Amino acid sequence: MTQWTAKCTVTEPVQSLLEDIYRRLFEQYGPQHWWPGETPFEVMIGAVLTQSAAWKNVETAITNLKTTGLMSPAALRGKPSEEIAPLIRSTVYYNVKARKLKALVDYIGNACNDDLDRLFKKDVRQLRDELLAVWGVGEETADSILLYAANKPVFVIDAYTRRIINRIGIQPENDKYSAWQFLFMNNIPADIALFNEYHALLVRLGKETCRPKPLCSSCPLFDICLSAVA
DNA sequence: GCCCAGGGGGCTC
DNA sequence: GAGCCCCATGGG
Repeated sequence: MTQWTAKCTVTEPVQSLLEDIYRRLFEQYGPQHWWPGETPFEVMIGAVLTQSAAWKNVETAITNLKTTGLMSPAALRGKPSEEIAPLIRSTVYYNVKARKLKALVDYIGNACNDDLDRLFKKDVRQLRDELLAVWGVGEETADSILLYAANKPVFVIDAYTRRIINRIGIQPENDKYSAWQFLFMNNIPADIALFNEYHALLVRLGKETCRPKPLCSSCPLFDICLSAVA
């Protein structure tokens, strides 16, 4: 069950660090204009397809779905996954992802009769739990849908976020997704635009320079990482 | 040519 | 519930 109850930890240093990181990343990279989907439904499809895949390859798959007239819940429900898989081949694990897309559009049909506006009016915790119950939708994918398709103030955690935050010396209570998410949601203002941009900037940094090792001197967070190591 | 990337499901213990 | 493997490909 999704809960975001505050635990009231005293976290002023974490708050200012998270604020500093955001400021530096925004100054370095500027607005990222996420999520690059034309409609909420397209964002949902992209959220599944981008699992372990570069966005460039997701775009190819989305274009294929559009040109074959499959960018709608009803159209995808009408096709067997064997026919969807070749169209999304560029996104890795395409057979599995074709089944995931089918599960997602089945859910959309059952939950709101394909009316996403209606779906997104649901209580955010309820909606999150429903999304998590869909086969192929885990926490990161559910939260990406909530933030970037449904415009809910939910912070998205991914591998880049964990690596970057670990490296600057901030530790969540434990290594579970919920603890990571709580770290952000308890220490930065619950602002949809901020959550959107912050996650996008962390991904940008992660893809661009932040490798498992060593520290990168051109990174806008280099001196914070150095302090953390010291 | 090799190894890593990295969400999510599923299985084992 | 922790630890491992699988999905399958692109990129360094």
